[in-house]
Amino acid sequence: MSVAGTRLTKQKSLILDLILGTKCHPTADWVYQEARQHIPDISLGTVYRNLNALANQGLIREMNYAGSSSRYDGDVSQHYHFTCQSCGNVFDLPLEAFTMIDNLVEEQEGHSVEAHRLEFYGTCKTCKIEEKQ
Amino acid sequence: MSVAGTRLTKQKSLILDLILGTKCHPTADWVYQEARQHIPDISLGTVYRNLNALANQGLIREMNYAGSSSRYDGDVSQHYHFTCQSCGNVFDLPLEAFTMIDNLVEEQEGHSVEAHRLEFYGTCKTCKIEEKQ
DNA sequence: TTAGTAATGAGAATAATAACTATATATTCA
DNA sequence: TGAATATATAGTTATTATTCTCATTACTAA
Ligand SMILES: [Mn+2]
Ligand SMILES: [Mn+2]
Ligand SMILES: [Zn+2]
Ligand SMILES: [Zn+2]
Repeated sequence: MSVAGTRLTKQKSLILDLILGTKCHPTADWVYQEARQHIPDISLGTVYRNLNALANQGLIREMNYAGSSSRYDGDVSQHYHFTCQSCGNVFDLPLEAFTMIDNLVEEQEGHSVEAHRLEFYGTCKTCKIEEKQ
Repeated sequence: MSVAGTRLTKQKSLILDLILGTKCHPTADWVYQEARQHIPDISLGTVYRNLNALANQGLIREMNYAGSSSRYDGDVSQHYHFTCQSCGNVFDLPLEAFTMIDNLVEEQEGHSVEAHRLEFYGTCKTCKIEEKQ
């Protein structure tokens, strides 16, 4: 599985497997720490380079945030996320796409909407229970 | 207008006036360049310190983005934004708050939603016209 | 007027990510 | 097969927005 002009190296293949094998929406550094256990001298630059390449190929998805590290997601199907401000975990949300809000903006303002970014913040189910104790 | 333990310096007051006097959602550097024309030796650190202070006081709003500078908004009322990927301008959207989607996440997932972030990207009205020529 | 407090300007520090570079693999095809 | 060529790598340095540090200055209120 390789696009013309690109090679599927053991590093890239490992990085892809790590992303596909977790549901934790990991950061580049998480991927780096895991990858080192299989390829001890892999470099952080290689991790970033391949995460970008994989995202450009559409095999993974990058979620970036101001002030903190990007997270990567092996599930490239459309879905939204909830970030817990207490534990920091990112959870998938099984909501369908709100495409109607794009149309609303196009109709009301006349701009041409290509995408929207929607994410939720708060306290997750688990942290809510812990707070009560 | 000063909160106990804080002083309204000429720097802070100027920065607030600059933010309130524009609709362009400026960056810290834009504020810095404008401010220097009134207080030539104002420092960029002072601009950042005051922008943060004003945002904490709720007098302005900070909008941050991964990979590019934060923008500041003197309009602290609830409203969404559209960013043009062609000219880079940020436009206000007169949409009412989508509070129902917070409830949807709470009901479906059991997390406690404190806020959501929703922004739109695409090509603005003006850039669309220029593209056609 | 003076002691105490808060803010400033200048510059250094930070942190995530990208760019650079010499070396090492992979792929192509003679 | 084995050069010749193309791509990726490890290790390192650079970038960029923002924050931090600290000596100095400006308020504030007794
Ligand atoms: Mn996900
Ligand atoms: Mn606005
Ligand atoms: Zn949590
Ligand atoms: Zn535009």
